Amino acid sequence: MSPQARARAATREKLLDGAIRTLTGQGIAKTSARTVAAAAGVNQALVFYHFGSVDELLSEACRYATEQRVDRYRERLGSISSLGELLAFGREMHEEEREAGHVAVLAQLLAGAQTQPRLAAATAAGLSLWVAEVEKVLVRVLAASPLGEFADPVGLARAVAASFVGIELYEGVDRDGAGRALDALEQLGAVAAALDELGPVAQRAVRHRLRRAARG
Amino acid sequence: MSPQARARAATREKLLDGAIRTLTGQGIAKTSARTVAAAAGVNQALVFYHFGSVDELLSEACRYATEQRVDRYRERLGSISSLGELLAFGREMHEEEREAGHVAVLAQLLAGAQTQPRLAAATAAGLSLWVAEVEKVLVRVLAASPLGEFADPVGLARAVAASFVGIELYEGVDRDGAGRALDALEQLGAVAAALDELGPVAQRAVRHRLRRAARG
DNA sequence: CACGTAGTTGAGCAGTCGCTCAAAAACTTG
DNA sequence: CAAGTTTTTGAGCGACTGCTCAACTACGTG
Repeated sequence: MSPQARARAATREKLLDGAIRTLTGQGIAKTSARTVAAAAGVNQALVFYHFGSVDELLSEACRYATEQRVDRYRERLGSISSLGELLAFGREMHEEEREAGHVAVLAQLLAGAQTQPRLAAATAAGLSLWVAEVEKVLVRVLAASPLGEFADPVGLARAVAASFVGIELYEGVDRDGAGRALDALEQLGAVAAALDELGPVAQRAVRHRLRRAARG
Repeated sequence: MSPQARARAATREKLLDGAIRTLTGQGIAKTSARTVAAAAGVNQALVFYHFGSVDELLSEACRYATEQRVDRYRERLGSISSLGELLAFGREMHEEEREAGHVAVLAQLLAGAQTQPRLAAATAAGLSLWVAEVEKVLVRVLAASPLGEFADPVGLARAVAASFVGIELYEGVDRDGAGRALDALEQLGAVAAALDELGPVAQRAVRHRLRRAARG
């Protein structure tokens, strides 16, 4: 790679990192070409030279940050084998990312996307990376659970991802409340996990009751 | 009430309604003194005359809108007697409010509150009105469920409220996905409701398994 | 080394923001 | 009706926004 191409890539990366740091540190409202450029230590005009527009930069930053995170956690997601573990994983990741704030990028962009259609597509794409991973886990987990045949992994994956982002945003206005919410979900996860480990007789009873409910 | 006082109250209300309409229609990013005043049909300087600042207006609009909604749905919340009904209620309310958009106000403010500390307090207060109602329902519902002794109504209420707002925001970037998420949650609610109606023997087995899980 | 291009810069334009203010208008009170 | 108060208005200030552009530097290629 030539020095020129290397410099180009370096500048782009500086801007992407600057965008993520600004987004998580100052919020979407204070994320502008000038603030991002300042965080990146470069001139603001480079935002437009390299990315064309602020929205485009944020879109790429969204993909950049999300792909990084999903890659980082993919193995751990792969080893999850119950609903309880999934919810416990959510709590762990949330705390690991607290100071890095990489997950909060999605929350900020989701907030901003409500008004800027250009951001909406990128945010949906970023979120769908997580949804896809969660969906894989749910398909596997639900197949092994007595509750499995009555739940829709596709919809649940979206619900889990959206809820997680909602709690992330909630943390911004009530940190204690968000902590208790995560605690409660983890606890609920343990309950669900326990159901999977019922003895065969109780399992049959549960399945039977659920089928009756499903029929109306 | 004198004509002067009546006019004062009318103008304030126009501004509050204008704020809510702008918030739900244009989003927090395009909600300014000028846009709100235009929606209200009055001069922008009145925002500062009557409320002192834009943030203060939005804070009062948040309380105004949320109190209205909570009052409206309180009876229906009071008649909920299972987790399934609670989740079904969430879906119903979501659809009833779709065009009115009064619930989306909270989502927009939660998004904005990530950066403006002044808004954070008001948003947390608005959200806590919902949390309190959900908590009452959960206390009642969980007391009658075999899962009850293993779940924390306080934390769960916060998780439910925050998740609901998250799904509301998710709808802004992926309407179909949000719909499937709500469907899946409703379905899951039906499963939880069915567990409450297990026969006494299965109930004892479930409780026994949960207690063992709770001990470690 | 010389020429062309890619990368970078600071200045600047048009627009919006929150907010202020003096003056006009509407109402209350004597 | 006149004087005083409250409400409303349009203009305007300084700060910020996305974005453009001519000038400048640094590199790639003959």
